[in-house]
Amino acid sequence: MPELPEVETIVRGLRPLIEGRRIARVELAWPRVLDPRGQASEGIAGEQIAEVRRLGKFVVARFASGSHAAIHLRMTGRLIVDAKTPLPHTRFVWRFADGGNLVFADARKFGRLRIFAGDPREEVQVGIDPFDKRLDADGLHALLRGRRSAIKVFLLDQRFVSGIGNIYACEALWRAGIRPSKRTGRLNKREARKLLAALRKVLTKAIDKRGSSVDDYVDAGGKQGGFQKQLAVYGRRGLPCRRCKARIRRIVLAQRGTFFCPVCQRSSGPANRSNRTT
DNA sequence: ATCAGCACCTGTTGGC
DNA sequence: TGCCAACAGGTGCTGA
Repeated sequence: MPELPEVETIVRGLRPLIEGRRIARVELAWPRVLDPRGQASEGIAGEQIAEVRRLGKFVVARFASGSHAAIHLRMTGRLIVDAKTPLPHTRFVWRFADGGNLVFADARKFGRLRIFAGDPREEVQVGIDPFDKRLDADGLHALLRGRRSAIKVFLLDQRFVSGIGNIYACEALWRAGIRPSKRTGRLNKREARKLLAALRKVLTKAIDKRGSSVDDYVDAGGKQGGFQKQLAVYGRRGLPCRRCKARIRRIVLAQRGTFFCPVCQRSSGPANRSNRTT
């Protein structure tokens, strides 16, 4: 499932392939892919792609006219450039004036295309990027303060810090030695600093490996990522912790599988320490 | 305001 | 071996 490192890898792959190209028309193979909060897809026919960038987990294309398209891949979305044959699960296609194409294929139909004229930051409403230099330990600590949800749930909420999903939330908390169930507001300044450093470290390493291919993630060139081999806790229930050999446990927080080491991540959560390891 | 819980989806997995 | 219910999960929405 694409999170920040996967989307970053996709964007880096897309830039040299589609920047500068002109869209002749848009085909909606599955019309509900178009986010109804945005504009009609016909509006970008004739547009030239000026720039592609990442905003949280969104792939954002800016057109020469100044309007934008934001694509969210959700769980299984893929963007493939210049597909030679029709791809299974195709939801929309941008036909370029030069005869090429950009195909969005998405088995589970969760991904969306949104077209809009305004400022992308205001349109997609994502919080600060983990790599934004304006975010420091004090700033993160201020965001944490007063919140009662589990820290893992906070990390998944895109309105605060953007781009982190289930895999990297688990991995960063393991690196920081913080239990996923710990109440957000209970993290002290030192833990906030460790968490921010852990987030940046794990996201950087994952980008270096071109992301994690856990489900069916592939980059713009159709290649898999390599970071899944280095995951410390995600998907490793019952396997030995890479640091202390204790068995990795799995709990459910906010309906999502959550993996942690009961020894390395001791910092107490809300009094109940007896979460089931299903 | 904040948060928990469900709906959206379908390919894959696990249990019988 | 084969069938089918349960599961996976990011986000938007609803209701408490």
